[in-house]
Amino acid sequence: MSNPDATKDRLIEAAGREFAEKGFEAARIRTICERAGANLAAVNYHFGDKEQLYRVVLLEAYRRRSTTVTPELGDLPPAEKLRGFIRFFFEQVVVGEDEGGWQTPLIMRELFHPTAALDEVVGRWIRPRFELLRSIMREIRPGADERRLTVLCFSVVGQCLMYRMTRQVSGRLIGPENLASLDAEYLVDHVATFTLAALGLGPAAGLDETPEG
Amino acid sequence: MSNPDATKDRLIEAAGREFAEKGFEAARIRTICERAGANLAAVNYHFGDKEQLYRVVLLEAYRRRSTTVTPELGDLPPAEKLRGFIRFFFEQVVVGEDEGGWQTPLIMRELFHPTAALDEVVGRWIRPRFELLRSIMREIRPGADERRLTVLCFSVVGQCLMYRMTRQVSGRLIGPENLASLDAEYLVDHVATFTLAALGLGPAAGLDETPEG
DNA sequence: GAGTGTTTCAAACGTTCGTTTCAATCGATT
DNA sequence: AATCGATTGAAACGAACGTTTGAAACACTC
Repeated sequence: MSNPDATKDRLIEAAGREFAEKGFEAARIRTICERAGANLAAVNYHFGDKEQLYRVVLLEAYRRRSTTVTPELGDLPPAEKLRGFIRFFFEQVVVGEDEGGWQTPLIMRELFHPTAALDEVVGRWIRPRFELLRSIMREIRPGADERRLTVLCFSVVGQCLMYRMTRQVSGRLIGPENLASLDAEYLVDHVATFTLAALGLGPAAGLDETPEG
Repeated sequence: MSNPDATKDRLIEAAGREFAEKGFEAARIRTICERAGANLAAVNYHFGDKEQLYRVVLLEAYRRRSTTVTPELGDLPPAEKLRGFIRFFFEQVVVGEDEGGWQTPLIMRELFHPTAALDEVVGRWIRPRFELLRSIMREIRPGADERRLTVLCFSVVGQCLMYRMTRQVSGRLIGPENLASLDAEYLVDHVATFTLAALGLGPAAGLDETPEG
């Protein structure tokens, strides 16, 4: 039945690379089938048309990059929950490595130039995580209205996504070696410190005092 | 000679909108000529082909948006400089409605799906502004090393770019009407408050206390 | 107002794309 | 070995695209 080397799977793999590289419009079905070692008609036979193939590939990208929908945060104090979420978000979205290397680029492309498939992506993958963050934020700021909660969450997510979306620009801006020196541990700690300080739950950011000093 | 309503100018205007909306591949010359009120052959007559038209449009976008490289910050206190930069950044990059409204979206598109032109873009468009932010941040945190300064700046820029990069996702996430309610004034104030609080230069963010209360 | 270079126009060209077709082939079941 | 649904293959289809064409319309000079 589901041979791992089946044409369908090879098509998804090849399509993922092609869509991630060129986007939906510029991607060529002929290229995809060639790379998958399949016939030109294979896409239409297995998926119907180009758009449905894209939808399957996009959801597959999210499936592979999102094994856990929500992190285990238990009943930690709110500040630690927030720190845990930031670590989770970085691991899953920002620095997580994908098999084949096309899932994250594809997802990022979709977020910035959405297609019709975006609604399902938002509903299945983004909203649950955003609601988790919002609930943590509500715990920290019980008095804030919904609008304030939203922008507080956006400030957290924006800081994190920065390192995904502007990677090419950042490399040219500060030099590739300096960008590479910003490892996940350092970034998670910075974003968490920055955010907790902004919320009045920790010391000011950027003072670089060693805790042991 | 150079009638401001000349076909060539109207083509650049229409092409800017089309390229900004759909990108190079998905943009249609027929749509561009239609919007410009020009004949289908006009693009080839005035620019040669689609790619040369794109180059001209992209350079025109930079030319128009490069009038003000840096905001007037004078010798305000550092916290006010930072607030001024955030306002400037929002006006120029995030909500900046340039004539026709296509220059910034087109540039953003180029930034996240870079071509060979990215190096020049970084040098002329991004680096001067980033260095300004870094100098402000250095004034606030004289003791911080370069790496810390970088991520502090990234936290500011990330919060701002959030509202440009993920606009479509945000609309689906919180509803278009809620997204529309986040006007520039509100966002500038939020990001500035959040950032200054993170740096220990202001009250904690999200408390929503009226300053007069 | 004839002459000349520039710009616009409707129509079509050649290509490429996604998609379809239908016969050939495979694989399991009897 | 025969059967039959599932899959693959070579070829072609229709549509849409960027581009070209050649004549008409225009603007300007003398």
